[in-house]
Amino acid sequence: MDKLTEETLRLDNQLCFSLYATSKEIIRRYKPLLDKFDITYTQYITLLVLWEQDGLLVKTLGERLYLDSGTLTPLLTKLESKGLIIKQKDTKDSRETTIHLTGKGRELKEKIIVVPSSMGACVKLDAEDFFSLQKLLKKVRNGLTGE
Amino acid sequence: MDKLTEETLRLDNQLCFSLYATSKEIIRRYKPLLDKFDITYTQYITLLVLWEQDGLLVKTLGERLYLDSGTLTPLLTKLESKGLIIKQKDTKDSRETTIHLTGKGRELKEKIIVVPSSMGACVKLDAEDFFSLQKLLKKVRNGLTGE
DNA sequence: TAAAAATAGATTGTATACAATCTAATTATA
DNA sequence: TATAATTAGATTGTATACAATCTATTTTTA
Repeated sequence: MDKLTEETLRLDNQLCFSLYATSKEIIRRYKPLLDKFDITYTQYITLLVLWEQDGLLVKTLGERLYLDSGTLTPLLTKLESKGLIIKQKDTKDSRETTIHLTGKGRELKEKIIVVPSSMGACVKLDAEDFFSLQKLLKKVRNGLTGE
Repeated sequence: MDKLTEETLRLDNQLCFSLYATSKEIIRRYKPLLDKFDITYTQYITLLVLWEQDGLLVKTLGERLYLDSGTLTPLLTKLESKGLIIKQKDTKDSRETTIHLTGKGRELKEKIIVVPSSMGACVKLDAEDFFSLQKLLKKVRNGLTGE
């Protein structure tokens, strides 16, 4: 097997693996912080979207979060059972379901501000690197082809 | 709620979410490629490690892949049932298990070279951006604190 | 060296992820 | 307008992830 092939297949040269590993390691750091609020990481990012704009459709949440109904349906059921959101069948188009924050869900926003701050301290990047990284990641997502 | 807090909690400002979303979207692009070889993404990266160095302990694989035994044990069982690897209890220290590629597992390496090539074409980054991104991701992982 | 501590990997339980399929409802079109 | 095509969300099945716990074994240390 030639050198180039060997090099191409090296784990450390796989961009995807770097992303995958880094993402998982950061999410692991979130866990103890989020545990205090009794929510998981995926539940947290779902709430982030709703705190920006309440009353979204499941479909819209899915587009924002890159998640499908197979993931969102049980997750939203859990958030509802925690009393943080309410699912409401739309009256105009009864296929649609609108997600609304409850009072408790809105209150959580005020308390949870410590989470992104603590995580910022955990990820040791200066502002310049932070923005370069964000920009490169967006470039990757926008450039993705296939499907 | 003040402007800064709103801004801090915006999903698009969360580095972790960028990583999480980008990683998932790329892995999704891998699926149809890997389907042809009847392996999943996690099985693929496990094999990448073994193709670099055969005969590793489960523990070492876990360190390389950032995965624990709860994930690796069933995954390795699956790779074994596909006939790609063999699990071997170490004779010196019987707590340890060594993972060996089979002939079939080694042969797969020759065929699978099309996968990283296709993925490279899918991710539209020039060499400079590619290396900057890799460098920044490594910086993040090395800088992570907590635990 | 006997008991305590540590270690490797397996097991259990909970929570994603996502493709594929299903159901009910809405739109498009012949 | 009746039927086909599309759509939103739920369901099903498979495969991760990972914390917590368990078991068997090895190492430390009192």
